[in-house]
Amino acid sequence: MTAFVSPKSRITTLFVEAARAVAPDHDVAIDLERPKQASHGDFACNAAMQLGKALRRNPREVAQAMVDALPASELVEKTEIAGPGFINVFLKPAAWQGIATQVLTSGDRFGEVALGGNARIQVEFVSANPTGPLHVGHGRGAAFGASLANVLAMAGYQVHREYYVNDAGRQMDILALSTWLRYLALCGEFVPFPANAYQGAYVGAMADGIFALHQDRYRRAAAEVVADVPDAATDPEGHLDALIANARRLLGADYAYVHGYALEEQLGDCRNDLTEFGVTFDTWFSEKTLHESGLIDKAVEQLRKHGHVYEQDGALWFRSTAFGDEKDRVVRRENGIYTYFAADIAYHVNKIERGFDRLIDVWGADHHGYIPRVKGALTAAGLDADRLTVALVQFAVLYRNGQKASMSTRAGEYVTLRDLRAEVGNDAARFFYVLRKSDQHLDFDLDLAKSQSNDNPVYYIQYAHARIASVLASWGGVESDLLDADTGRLAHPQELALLRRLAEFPEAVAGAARDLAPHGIAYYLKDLAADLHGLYAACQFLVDDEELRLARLALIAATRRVLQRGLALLGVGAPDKM
RNA sequence: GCCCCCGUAGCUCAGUGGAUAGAGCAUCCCCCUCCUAAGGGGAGGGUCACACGUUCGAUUCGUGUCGGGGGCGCCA
Repeated sequence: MTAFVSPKSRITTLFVEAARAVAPDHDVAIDLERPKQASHGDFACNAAMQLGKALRRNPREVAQAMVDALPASELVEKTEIAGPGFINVFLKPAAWQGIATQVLTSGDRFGEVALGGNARIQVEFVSANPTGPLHVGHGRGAAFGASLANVLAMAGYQVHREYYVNDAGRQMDILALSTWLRYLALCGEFVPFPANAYQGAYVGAMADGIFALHQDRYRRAAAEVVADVPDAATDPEGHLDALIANARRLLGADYAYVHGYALEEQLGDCRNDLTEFGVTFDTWFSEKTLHESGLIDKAVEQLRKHGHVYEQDGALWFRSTAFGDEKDRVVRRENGIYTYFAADIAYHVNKIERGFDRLIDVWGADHHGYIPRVKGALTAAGLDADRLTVALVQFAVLYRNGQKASMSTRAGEYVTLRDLRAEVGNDAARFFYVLRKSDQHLDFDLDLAKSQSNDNPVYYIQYAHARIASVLASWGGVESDLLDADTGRLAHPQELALLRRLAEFPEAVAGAARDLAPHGIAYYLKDLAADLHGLYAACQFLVDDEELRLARLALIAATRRVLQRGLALLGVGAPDKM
């Protein structure tokens, strides 16, 4: 099995040699583009115009020199010099015809590119607090991160998918408290439920669960729970913190049970939700372990050793302003508790110490202000902050009947990822989430995602796949019968267009990986499906001429492969029937 | 106030230092005796917000202006 070398990269090699011959002392990047107009050939090279400036010669002269220096190739039909100095290359049909069988023989490797050089790359995504069901905002991060990780793997990286579990913070304590208060009510101990505690029905469900397992083992007197607690109306946050403190004191060692129960339930729910969504992780990394193993102490000590930490107002500060941040940040509060940021520093130091060559953090766009301080902390710790790339994902807004679907996080009244999946299906959800550039706000049209019409790009692409499956089923043969097909018979313009498109798949993968932009795959697949539908309308596949029939079947079988592989990158199914 | 994203066809959005800027929807016209019409072909529709720079060349890069969206905690 030989690696696939696209016509584009083979032609590029020719131009690199030509440029070297014409201008040995100048380095010019040869970047062939596919012209918009068919009359400009298969590829256009603009190197002569760039070299023209460097050599102080007329670009068209340089272009002629390059054409003269171009090594002979059996792929090239002819070249011509056009416009201000473009070199247009016209390929023989044979250059494209071979693609069909190359796709079939390269099996499950077509699309692989060596961009990553087998480097170890970690993609951390979702990482939502396990304090309740995932909502549609998390869904976008999940779909984006999972697709990106798949793309990077195909582009030659060793990919490690990780979820950072915030199991150590105040939010988890609030969840544990919320659960316990609901549980106490079941025991007959009524404590007013704070408005800023977790309101969702899932909290009550967890209380039911604990009560069913342990009856009133964790019951404490309501009067003790609210003892010495500040007024909820005037000091809601203090009220909550005091309730948590009382819960810890009254429950003693049992507090860990309630806390752990809530954590396991919510994390389990989150994991199930994501698994059903086709999103899986290699590691679920616990924040708590950073505290317990002393990694935070160690990381802060590392910063202190380098002189980037100081004390003020009883708190410990990281001098992030020395690294481009707009203000210094607290790492340990007056009360001696590390901030979330301190854990984040330790976490990122740990990631690099685990030996990853590159780190990708997928964050909600609201966290963009954190980039300078996290990168600054890495630099301050003597590490290479350039290994870290933060991919920001903007918010998704749902639209139903042309109206914005409301999302109030406060009252626990938000649309969950599970609701969305149930409403539009996993395939449409995965696809729509990555259809926009990640750094762009996403308007998620629920009606469109649900519609089974040609307005809906998911169905358009899946339909292309189903059509091919249907034709191949009518034919009745097996794919291996097609490996010897004489693809030289593929000369129809629609056939050549589809062949060219197939050859572009590796480039689409490389581009999506380089730009951390899996939406490029979605757009590629739309184009590929359009080419297939165009061919379907123009040509009959199951023709009497056996040679032509096999050639065409080889072409669409190859197309089916690429559709499958592309859809798999996005976590979208490729049904045989629709 | 500071920071981030965006401004491309009526709408939703791709694209990108190159030649005549694309797709889907919407509008109008056409195509099923045939492997799935969930499809295909065609027409109209644009000062790529504006200005000034950089460049052989700018929708793309830079600066500014205007307009839209979002974010700013000893929360996580």
